[in-house]
Amino acid sequence: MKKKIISRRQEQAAETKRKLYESAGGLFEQYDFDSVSVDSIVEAAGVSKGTFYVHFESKDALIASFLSDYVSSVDADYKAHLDSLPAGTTASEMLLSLIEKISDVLTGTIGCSKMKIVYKVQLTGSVSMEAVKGYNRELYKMFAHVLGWGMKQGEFNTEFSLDTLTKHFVMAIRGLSYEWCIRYPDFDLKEQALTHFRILLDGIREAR
Amino acid sequence: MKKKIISRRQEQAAETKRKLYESAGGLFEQYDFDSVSVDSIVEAAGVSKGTFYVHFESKDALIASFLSDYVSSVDADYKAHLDSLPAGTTASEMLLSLIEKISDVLTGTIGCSKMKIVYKVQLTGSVSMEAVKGYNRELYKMFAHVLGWGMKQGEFNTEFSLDTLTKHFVMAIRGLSYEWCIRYPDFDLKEQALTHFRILLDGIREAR
Amino acid sequence: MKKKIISRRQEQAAETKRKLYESAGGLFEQYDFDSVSVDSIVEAAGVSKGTFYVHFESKDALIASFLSDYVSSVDADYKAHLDSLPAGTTASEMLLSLIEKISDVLTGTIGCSKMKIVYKVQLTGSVSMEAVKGYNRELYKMFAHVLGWGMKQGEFNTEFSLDTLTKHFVMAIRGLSYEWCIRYPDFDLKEQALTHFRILLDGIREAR
Amino acid sequence: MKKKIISRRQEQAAETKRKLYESAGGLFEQYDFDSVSVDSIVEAAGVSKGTFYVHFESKDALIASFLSDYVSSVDADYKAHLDSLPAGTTASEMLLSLIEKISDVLTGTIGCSKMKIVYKVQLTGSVSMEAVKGYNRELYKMFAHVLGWGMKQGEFNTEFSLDTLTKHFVMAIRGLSYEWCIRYPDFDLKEQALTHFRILLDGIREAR
DNA sequence: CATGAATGAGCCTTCATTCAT
DNA sequence: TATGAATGAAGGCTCATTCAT
Repeated sequence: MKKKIISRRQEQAAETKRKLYESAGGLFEQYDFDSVSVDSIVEAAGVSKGTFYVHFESKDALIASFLSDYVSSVDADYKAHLDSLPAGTTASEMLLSLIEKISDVLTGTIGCSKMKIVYKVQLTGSVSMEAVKGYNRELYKMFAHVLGWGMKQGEFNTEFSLDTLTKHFVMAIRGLSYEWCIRYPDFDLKEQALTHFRILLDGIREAR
Repeated sequence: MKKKIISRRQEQAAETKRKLYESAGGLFEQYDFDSVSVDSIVEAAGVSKGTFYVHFESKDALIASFLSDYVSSVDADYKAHLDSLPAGTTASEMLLSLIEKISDVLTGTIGCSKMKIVYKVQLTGSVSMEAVKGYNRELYKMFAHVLGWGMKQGEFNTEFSLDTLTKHFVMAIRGLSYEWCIRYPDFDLKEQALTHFRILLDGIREAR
Repeated sequence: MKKKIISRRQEQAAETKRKLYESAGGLFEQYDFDSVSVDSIVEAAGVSKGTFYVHFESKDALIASFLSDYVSSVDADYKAHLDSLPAGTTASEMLLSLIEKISDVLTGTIGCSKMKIVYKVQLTGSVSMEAVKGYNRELYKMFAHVLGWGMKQGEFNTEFSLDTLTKHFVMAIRGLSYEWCIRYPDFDLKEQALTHFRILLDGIREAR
Repeated sequence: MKKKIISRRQEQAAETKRKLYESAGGLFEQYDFDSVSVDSIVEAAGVSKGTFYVHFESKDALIASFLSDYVSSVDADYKAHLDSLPAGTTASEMLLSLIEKISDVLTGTIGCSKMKIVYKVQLTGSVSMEAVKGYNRELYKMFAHVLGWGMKQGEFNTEFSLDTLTKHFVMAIRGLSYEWCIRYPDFDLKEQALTHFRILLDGIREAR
């Protein structure tokens, strides 16, 4: 019986933490990190200010947790897309399809403002962003996998190593989405990204 | 005689403004805009708070002025370098040399932190940054000039228009330097940039 | 038990708010609104600056609340006095007694400086002062009641309407207390007010 | 020759002082004293900030000088009006005519906002306002003169002394114009003032 | 006389964080 | 766990005044 009470309390606590987390997420969609105050978060969550500090060590800790989760879910989405492509798809086609998918997710689901947050936090460095920029991020693995497969197939032929290529391709995506952020809404991410990657792929494709 | 007196006072005033300007610059190198308070600027400059508002309408006005000036001087530097290249240099060589120069300037003169400022302000949008991202920026003209010349010479052959290529090449630089910013100091900008542009150039070069 | 704890905390909070409120009142007695800073209020109250903003939305909000409360309490006081007069009192006597009471309250309870605040805020208009000058203020109703009764009794006989008389009598009080404010302490409000109203009443009394 | 130069400088100095004075006056018409900064005054006058302190000891000194001058000119205007009334005018008629004149001047020439300034400064007490409220102000003398003459003529008959009556009549004007200030523009000063003084005069007029 | 750069105390407000309950 | 009152440093900015020129 005592256990039950405790576990019910734990449930409630988790629920409270979830509410805070989601309220924060909602606000982060609209405003940048500095502009979202702890006050506004707790008000949106309908809890008191003290409660916030019961569940999160600090505002920055919440932000870090928030962003890491985000990246994971997004990468899972990308991976599912890649896995769904039919057999017989060439490496180039896979990459372009992935680019298209990424563009769609960035444009449609995540949105420009959220991405701005990510880029800004990376620049500020106030919060660890390994989940986003770390080379062990799932996104790198996906690119490495497809590029490596394309090289083995003889579809790609280049003087550069697989590791080098992977890093540069992900960097190119980053460059494109950064450009999209600062030019929004006067920048068609998908169109520009496809063009950009066609240039890159032209550079590594085996001469016909 | 009266003129001399006036000009000496004006000199002093200009000196004060310069001190504020440079102190701000120094702080902006280390911290982001929001974190640099007017208080810290005036302390670093060794003047009173009121003096700040004698010389600058607001903190934002200082920032805008600061960044615009910066871009202009940097572009002039790039242009001088380009003009100094010997006759007989191919378009590819010119571009790679320009990339090298840009990398050197970013790494040596500007520094990572200052670049972070630029990228962040662009994301925040609180201050007009047309001087940096506007397509009429001198940097775009330089790239367009060299690329156009390469195309006329038959050195480059591609399905894409000059305008398209120019925009994508500058975008690639932005992507690279952004990457450098967030990976600093674990990222050799020059090496990575040269590699990246070799890939890009391979994509547009006339088949041998 | 939980209720008790909560109520003790709430009591403490109310106490703090009261302290702020009263400290502000004390300062407003001596200096004008603009001159009383939030800093001085919190210092007088012995709390921190942040605490002020826990209890009041802004400085202006405090002022408005302060003045409205004041008028209500004062009018209730006047009304109680009027109701306490013995039956058989003539309308003229009632009015003079009310004047006397008002003079006593202004002189003894409210004080010159607080009244200065009221007059000044009305002039500045930064805060709504309908509670003070609105014709639906209780004070007007009291005068209208007594004057109307006097007219019905045949004690007063005048070419002017009840509404006109009421407004002018209240205006006369305002004029007197304004004079008192600016001449303080060289102005005996009660004496002057009684004299003034005797003149006014002579003007509307039925010729004997 | 030297004298001439000096006198020309003095002229220039007087001119500068006048410019400051008038610029301040223009601003005081629109905004209240606290809101008019020395900066705005010197800008309007087209001189430097330092120059202000050459001609005025402080901002408050300017205000005091400004208001005193104003009162004098206004009182001269009233006196001229009184002197222009035809022989055979009764004391009551003279007073009502003076009231009418005063109302016209306040409404048309001075304006509500300027009067607000006067009332506020008196309440604040930061600047000596003897010129306005002092019993030796010309306005008191005018009223005393007419009332005294009316009493001598037997037109007025009252238990109160001339001095008492004078003070109360001026006080009534003050009350009326204060009311006008705070109710502006929903208050017809002239109409209300005439009504008010008819009541007062009814109170002291000899029973017919 | 005139200048205007420099001053610095003061203004109102925000906000992440702490802690007694 | 949850509360919310209390904190106080920090924020950007204003402004009357001084003083060297």
